[in-house]
Amino acid sequence: MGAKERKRVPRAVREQEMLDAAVESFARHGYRAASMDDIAEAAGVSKPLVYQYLHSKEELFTACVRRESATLISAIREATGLEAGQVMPADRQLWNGLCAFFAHTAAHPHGWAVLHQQARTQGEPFATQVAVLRAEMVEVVTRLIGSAAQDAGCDGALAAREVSGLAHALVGSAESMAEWANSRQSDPPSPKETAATLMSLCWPGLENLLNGVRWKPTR
Amino acid sequence: MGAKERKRVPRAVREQEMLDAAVESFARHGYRAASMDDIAEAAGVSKPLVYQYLHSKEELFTACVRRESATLISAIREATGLEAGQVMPADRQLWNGLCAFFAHTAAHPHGWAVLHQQARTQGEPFATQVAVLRAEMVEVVTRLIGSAAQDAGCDGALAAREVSGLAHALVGSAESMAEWANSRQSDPPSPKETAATLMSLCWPGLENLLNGVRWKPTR
Amino acid sequence: MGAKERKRVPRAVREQEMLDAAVESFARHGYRAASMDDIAEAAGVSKPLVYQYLHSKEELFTACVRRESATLISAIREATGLEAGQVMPADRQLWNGLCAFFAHTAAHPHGWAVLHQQARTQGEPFATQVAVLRAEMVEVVTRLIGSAAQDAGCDGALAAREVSGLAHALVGSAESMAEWANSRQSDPPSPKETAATLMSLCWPGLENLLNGVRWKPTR
Amino acid sequence: MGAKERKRVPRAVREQEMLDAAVESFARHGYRAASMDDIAEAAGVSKPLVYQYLHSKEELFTACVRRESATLISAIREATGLEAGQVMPADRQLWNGLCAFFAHTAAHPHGWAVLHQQARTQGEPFATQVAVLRAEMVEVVTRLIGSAAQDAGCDGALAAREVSGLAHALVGSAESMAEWANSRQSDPPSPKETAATLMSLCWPGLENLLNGVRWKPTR
DNA sequence: TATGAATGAGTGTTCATTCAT
DNA sequence: AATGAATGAACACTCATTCAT
Repeated sequence: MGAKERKRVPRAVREQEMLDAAVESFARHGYRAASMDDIAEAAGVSKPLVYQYLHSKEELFTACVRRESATLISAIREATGLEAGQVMPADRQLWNGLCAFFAHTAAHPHGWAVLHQQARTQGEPFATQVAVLRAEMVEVVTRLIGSAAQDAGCDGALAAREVSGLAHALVGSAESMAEWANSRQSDPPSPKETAATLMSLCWPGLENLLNGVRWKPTR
Repeated sequence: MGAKERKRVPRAVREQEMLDAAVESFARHGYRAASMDDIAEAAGVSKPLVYQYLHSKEELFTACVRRESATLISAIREATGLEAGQVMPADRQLWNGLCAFFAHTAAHPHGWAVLHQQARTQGEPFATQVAVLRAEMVEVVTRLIGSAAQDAGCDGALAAREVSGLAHALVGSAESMAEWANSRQSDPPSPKETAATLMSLCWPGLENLLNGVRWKPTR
Repeated sequence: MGAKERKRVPRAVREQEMLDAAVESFARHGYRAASMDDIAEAAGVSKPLVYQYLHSKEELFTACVRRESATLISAIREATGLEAGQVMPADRQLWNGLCAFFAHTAAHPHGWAVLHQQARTQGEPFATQVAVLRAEMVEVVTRLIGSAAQDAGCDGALAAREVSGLAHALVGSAESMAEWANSRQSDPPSPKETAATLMSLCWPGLENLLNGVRWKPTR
Repeated sequence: MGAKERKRVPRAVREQEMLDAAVESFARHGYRAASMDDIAEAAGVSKPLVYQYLHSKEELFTACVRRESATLISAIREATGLEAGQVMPADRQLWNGLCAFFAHTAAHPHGWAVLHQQARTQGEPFATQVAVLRAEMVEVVTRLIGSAAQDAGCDGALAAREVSGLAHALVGSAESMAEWANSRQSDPPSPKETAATLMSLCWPGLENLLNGVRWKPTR
């Protein structure tokens, strides 16, 4: 009687439902403020069941981070052709990566909020997890800079530390734009527009640097 | 015996000591995880005294954010010459602002962490406070782009929305580099190095855009 | 080992046990001085369970007041025949009501103390709740005076405000006697004795008033 | 400079000011909820000064109760001629006492609230203090009934316990009417009206009882 | 006479987590 | 597979009270 009781559902499915509810709750209220009660209720199950499957709040959050990280990074990898070993000019590669990134963060705002706003700021052990994601994104960019350097025939013009700094700058600007784009309720820019603006801003400087041209304070 | 008992100290001084302790605690553990007990102990006073002066956890955090925001933004304003109404070429202005920014965030890492990692992610009413700070930084950049456009004799080449996007990208990349610089325990880049890398990355693209030159996906 | 651990018990039962403990604690120590810790311990459960079921100290107290009010007023209503619509001479009705009242307050001294000593004096919102109870008792008395007036064929001899005053005087004297009776540890008067004394004191004056006879200061 | 600082004031005066503030605060918020901070502020002095003069919250409250009790009971004593040893018919004496009582409680509502609503309900040691006041009022009434009995030439018609019950009923009805009168914001009855209503209600029954006439349940 | 500075002890409330079914 | 019943530990906040001046 009543449509209240959900049917018995296989574990794998229930787990995903729980993760969906948790991601939304963590995004909305933050890691600490989100309560297991709320998450369980949002998932339409009882709290003990959440514990049976995900064991603890920490593990639950970890699972969220892992899932969201994986889908994001694989979207980027696929777009940049790293998965398939395709060959592409570096700017094309960066452009594709950025488009994929902005498209994904726009499509999954809660997941992105969990990664960017929550996990990074909750101290260990979560910061490390996101650091891994970030490292992968930075690595993509780093590799990209490397192959661009080869194309330009000017390997070694940049110190490793400077490359690291550049990669963080690029990733940071992308993150910032993603948040900006998501927060514009009305008239939000399309992923491609956003990517184009960022390419226009950064690609010339990047090419310059690869050719040894750098900005200097005038006198 | 022992240095346990602090002398009676005027209120204004004690308040600053409390804010120091609170900023560090919030930076280390996050807003929710930092406990008033810990903060009071770190400040060397009893909890009721903290409440007598700062009234609540929320107001305490707000006071931290306000203080750290104020010192940061005034450092930037001073460096960019906005306070004194000086005239400077746009790139020089940007360069000075970035140097001040990286110097300040390096000198006050906890304060920066509170602003960038904590306040932004704790929802209302704190997000709004940091949004104000960010808006001021974005405004500085926006104004700067405007004056650069005038210098280049090409006003109006950029839509307002694109300028907004660019400003967010620039601010985001700076924030990201500040965090990266702070997190490099060994061999940390100097504020000037960091600023130089970022200028090299972004200035060429900015100049291009002001001249109507933008990156386009090849074919 | 030991009878410490109580069995798992259905919610409805536990709630009543909690209310029992709370009523006693509130009666003994007063609303403010009674602590949730004590109440939980007296109920043989942990504090969180009390909160799970009753939500807050205020709601817990409210629930106590509601329960005690309900049992008292229904005892009176039943005795005066208001429930069943019986017809009775007014003095008989008053007599029955008083007997029920004194019997109930003697049987539930803690409940009575919560209503009479605590709820009334703790300001809003509790005062209102007891005001409702009192209003019901006053209304019973008022109706009773009205029907007595009809019996005496002298409707309208008393102003509404004076009836209100009389009702409060009657209710107040009953309340006072209930407390007096409860506080006599040794040789306590039976409910019927108490009721008889009060009837002897008040009924003649009431009859006089209905016939327009009132006391006047001599000369 | 500024009219902020109150002049140095003799101790006796300051103490009365403190008691005034305390009585009002206790009446408004209740014993527990009234805070020493509020009371000190309302009295226009610092908290340590309150402690210097009144020693503790408990002693402060005790002093309030004592002062309010004393003024009330002496008003009654004076009115009933007990102080001066005057001779008066019993009904006249009761009438005078009631008038004095209702006049006093109407003139000092906060003091009456402290006695009737707060002190009685805060458990020991305050309940005892008010019990003393009540005992004095009951004693006045008891003596009055005794002298009325002599007048009527029918000593010993009433058992001591019944007299005690009657006295509590009378006192209770007076208390209840005082509260009722004080709580009627608009169109409040004058003390004399209130007293007249109560006399009309109770005196006939009292006379009857002294003559051995009592109410009996019919059949 | 009078006070700003400071605290120990306690209160109501919440939450992640487990047990028995 | 799933849950109602139950708790230990912590947290924000308040208050009566004292000390140093």
